[in-house]
Amino acid sequence: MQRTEKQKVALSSETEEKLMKAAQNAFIKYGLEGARMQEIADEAGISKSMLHYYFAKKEKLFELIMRKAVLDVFANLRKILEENDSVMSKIHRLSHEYLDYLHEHPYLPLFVLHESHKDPAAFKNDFLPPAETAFTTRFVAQIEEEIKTGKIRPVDPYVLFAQIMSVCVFPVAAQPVLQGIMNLSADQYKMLLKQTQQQMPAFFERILNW
Amino acid sequence: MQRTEKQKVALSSETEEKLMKAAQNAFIKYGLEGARMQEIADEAGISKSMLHYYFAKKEKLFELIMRKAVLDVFANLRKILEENDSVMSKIHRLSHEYLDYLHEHPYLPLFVLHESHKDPAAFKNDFLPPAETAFTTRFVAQIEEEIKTGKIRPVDPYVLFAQIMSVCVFPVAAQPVLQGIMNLSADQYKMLLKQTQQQMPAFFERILNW
DNA sequence: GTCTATAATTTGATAGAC
DNA sequence: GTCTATCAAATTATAGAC
Repeated sequence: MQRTEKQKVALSSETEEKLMKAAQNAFIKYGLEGARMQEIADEAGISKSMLHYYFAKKEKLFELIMRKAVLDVFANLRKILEENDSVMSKIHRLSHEYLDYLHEHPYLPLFVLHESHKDPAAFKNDFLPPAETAFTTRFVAQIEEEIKTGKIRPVDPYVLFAQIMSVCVFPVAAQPVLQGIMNLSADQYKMLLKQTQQQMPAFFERILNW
Repeated sequence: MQRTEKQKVALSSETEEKLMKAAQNAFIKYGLEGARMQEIADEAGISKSMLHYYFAKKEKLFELIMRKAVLDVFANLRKILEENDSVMSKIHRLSHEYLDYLHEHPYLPLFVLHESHKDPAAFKNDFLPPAETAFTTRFVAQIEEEIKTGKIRPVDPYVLFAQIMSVCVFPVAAQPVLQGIMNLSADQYKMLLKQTQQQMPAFFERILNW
């Protein structure tokens, strides 16, 4: 009666990759409601019915994409913040590795943020389990520790973390608007992002160094 | 044959206000496709058909809301950046006035950003006319001027502007996610925003002062 | 101007042949 | 497994009485 749920049917890894890519593109650009199953199917080179064959519901597919997006965004961040480095070293690594990653996936952060606004509590519950986000608490603790030992100047550690995130994510996520109001070409904006990447550590050094 | 388009029919200003508020809430939270006309009508206390009586198409209503949102977000920014003040004075005023405004309308920036991602070129064309955004170019020029005269340290003016925007907007816009990953309560996050507001000028003073 | 009832359309989901 | 054709549901849009 209650058959075992077999969410994922076997499908060639090539097709799966194309499908996930197509779904990600559609959902990231248009959101859950704005994305069209037909478009996803077309872009993946399969029929619409195949989509329903593999993923019973649009919502399930969306959930999968969102989970992957959240995981990706935070896995890259976590990797750096959990290293055995000083705060300033981590900021340096963020400016290189994390920003490189974000530049390759510029739409991911906004996608996550947009969805989180619909129902923040539910979002946290579904996609931000405490175990996955504990690394931030540890990083904040590290900041407090370095302040206590006088390694860096005293600042509110939460504020510092929020500012690091802001300076990393916002220039990438807000590209269309920032580029628009600054009247820059796509190439000029790309250069601005490179500049931001280079200057970021120096900025935080000035804030944190005595 | 071609009757004059009378986009807006007379309607009591009280009803209009409730309607705009309802539409704004719905669109901001769920986006163009996610928002439901029924919900907007309900929240405004009118029937769904009245919505179509006043605004022929959902898209028209959305356009109105978006135009208002963009105007609001930039009018507040522009007001400060066009004053006859020094760069640092403007940063101080941003931290007070602009952040106060953003704290009262935390969802506006992300709404604008989300929509801009669907079709950046069209978005710029429809909602970011050069005349409305020229103030940023003037601000960038002012930064260059103050660098030339040695009033502030040399930095890339575009990068500086992007960073100012980042630090202002992102902590507000990303609240659900940042609050989630930092494991803070709503009240705790509100305090963090207040702290950010206070520390922001000092942050940029350290970057810009010799 | 405002409503209820209904049409039209869009789009997600399924049936059934191959 | 994959497709075409079709259904069902949701939602925008309109007609017509009052």
